[in-house]
Amino acid sequence: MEPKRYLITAALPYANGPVHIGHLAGVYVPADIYVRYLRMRGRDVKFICGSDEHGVPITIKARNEGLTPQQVVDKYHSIIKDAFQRFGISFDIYSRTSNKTHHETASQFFRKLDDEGKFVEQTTEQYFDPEAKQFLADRYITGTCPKCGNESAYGDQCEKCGSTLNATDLINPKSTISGAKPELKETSHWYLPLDQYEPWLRQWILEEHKEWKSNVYGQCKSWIDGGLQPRAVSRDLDWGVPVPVDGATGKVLYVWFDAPIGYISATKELTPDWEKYWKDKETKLVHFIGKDNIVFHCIIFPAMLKAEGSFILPENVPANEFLNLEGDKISTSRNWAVWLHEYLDTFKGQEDVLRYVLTANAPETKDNDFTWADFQARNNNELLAVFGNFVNRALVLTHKYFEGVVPPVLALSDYDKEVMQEMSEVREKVEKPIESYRFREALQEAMNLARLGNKYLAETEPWKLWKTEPDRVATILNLSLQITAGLTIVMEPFLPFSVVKLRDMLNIKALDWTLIGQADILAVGHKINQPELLFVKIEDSVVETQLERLKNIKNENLIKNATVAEQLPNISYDDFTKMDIRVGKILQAEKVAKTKKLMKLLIDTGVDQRTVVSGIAEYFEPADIIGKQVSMLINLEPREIKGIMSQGMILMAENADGSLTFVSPQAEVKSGSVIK
RNA sequence: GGCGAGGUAGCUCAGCUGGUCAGAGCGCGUGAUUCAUAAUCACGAGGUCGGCGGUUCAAGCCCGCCUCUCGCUACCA
Repeated sequence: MEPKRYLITAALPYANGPVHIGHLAGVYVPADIYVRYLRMRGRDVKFICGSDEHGVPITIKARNEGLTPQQVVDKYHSIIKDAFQRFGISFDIYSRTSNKTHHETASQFFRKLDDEGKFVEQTTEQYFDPEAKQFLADRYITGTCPKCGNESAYGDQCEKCGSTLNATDLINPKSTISGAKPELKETSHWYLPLDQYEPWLRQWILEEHKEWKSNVYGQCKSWIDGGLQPRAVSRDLDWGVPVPVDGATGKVLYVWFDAPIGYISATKELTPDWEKYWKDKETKLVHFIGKDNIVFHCIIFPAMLKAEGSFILPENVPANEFLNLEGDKISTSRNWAVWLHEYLDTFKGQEDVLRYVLTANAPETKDNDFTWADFQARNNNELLAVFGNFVNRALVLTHKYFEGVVPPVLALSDYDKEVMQEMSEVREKVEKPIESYRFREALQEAMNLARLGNKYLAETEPWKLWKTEPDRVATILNLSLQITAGLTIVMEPFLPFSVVKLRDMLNIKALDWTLIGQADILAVGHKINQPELLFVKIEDSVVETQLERLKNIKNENLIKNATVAEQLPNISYDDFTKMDIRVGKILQAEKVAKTKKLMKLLIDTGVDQRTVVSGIAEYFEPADIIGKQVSMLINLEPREIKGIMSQGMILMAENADGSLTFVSPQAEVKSGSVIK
């Protein structure tokens, strides 16, 4: 049951930064392998991608750099697009969501759902900037983090302590646009009632797609079982696709709603036949994504498509896990990454080395680590030693003995036949894993064809036979060249650049996939060209340079982290005296059930004994702190945490790594002593 | 804390519905070899399959508890 055509999408890169090896290993390299394979099989396939250019982070970036959002996305769109192209990611189209077709497509999509009553409208309170006269996205609000005191925390997250926040949690919220103090104001938005799609999703994914990768299936199950909530599809923002409804000025489609529609608009842009790819049940739709995108591609976007009604749904969503770099998480903001455009500049002509390493070490089932030592080893010990070396041997020998002409097969030994049998099995061994998105395994099998070649030469030793049995040498080299020709086919999805070089050496054109492993690809008498090296050795110094670079980045980050928080604005003495800070003694301590960080403490404040809940459980054991004297703010408004009324706040000093230390008197002091 | 995914030879990973499942590549050791970018080929070294219980005639593969890593989520006055 061969699908009539394929529509393959790769996650839209967010245009606020360049693409790095994590993106490549997770999404683009596997997608490209799959697509190149399908094309070689002669399938009708469209490979779709583009930049995701809307959303708040881009507007922030623009503001910070003194640019317009359009300028920001123009910049990164071209860097990304160019890098992909140079790296041989063979999109049929690399579009962008800020263009006209996309705006029209997304608007139409929204309008159809709205007209058919598929949305729910709801009014909520959000922060509004009275000076700029606009609603503020969480990212546009800064204030003091209620958890760590960092005064430049964002409304959705404090980057210092890493905690996620609500804008309304911030102390002294401030608009980053005007600096004004924001006020809460009512605003209404459209919601996609995902809860209504729950039974359908349950059936569609949990029953009908049990074959999805376990990480994908598990995540979906977790979301569905957890109960789906209506999700806002619009935001108060001036950057994005305007909500196509009268009176909705100042509102745009929420980026998660507009971005996946980008796949559709890009297809539209690519071909007038786009509906065949999106609406015909005989099309197989596959989304390649990273694990961070599972919920959008498996739950939300399908629900959107289902709501719209005329679109097909993805048949599979092969999401990869994450790639680490030298043991640490890749991070754009910390510059902890190998950037594709930089790699391409530094490692000219070595595109395939990175493609190979990222495939061989792809995070298909769990997070993996990219190290430069591994990069070097895979190049030198595998690509070069196994593949490059075999090809070189076969060609050099042919030139040495037969002036570069494919010699005839004169008689086949039993061993020759054995080898031919093995050759013929390679195709299926590569095909199967590719069709099930196991590219690491497929590459391994493809490499085995080169291994077979090396073994064949070692076993037959033609260089020893030339003087005595030239006919035998002819046969051996013929077969070796046939293996080499097979390699130009089977390696093409993985190593497209090297394959072009190899074909030139063999003086042949691109060959049909089904010829892999055949022993009569090259005609006897065919003249081949002089061999060149397919891969160059990567020296230790290259690795050291890269490691040095990373080390420097680490140092820079350390320095950044070591910066001491700036002094807060002056306050009056009166302000200070409002705080009643005392020495207290911990009488009892126990961890709060079902939390990681919370400890419930009973404190003797001198004034009374009271309960305080404090986020210190990660660093202290209850038994170790009982009897300890601590500093405590006792006149802080009580607040309920996890059902416990917390009456005060223990003062803690925080180290750069986030660990905590009590601020205790040097010597035992009477509980209730005033600290001032 | 909840949920999800992982914890298999030095490294990176395969092991489908339980019974040749204890494997591959790289690294390492020994030997062979010289056509080849000191590349190749053969052989080997053995990891109590995270830990403890349990089910079974039989368990990396099933169940329970524990532990570590990653992700999502809750919590941090």
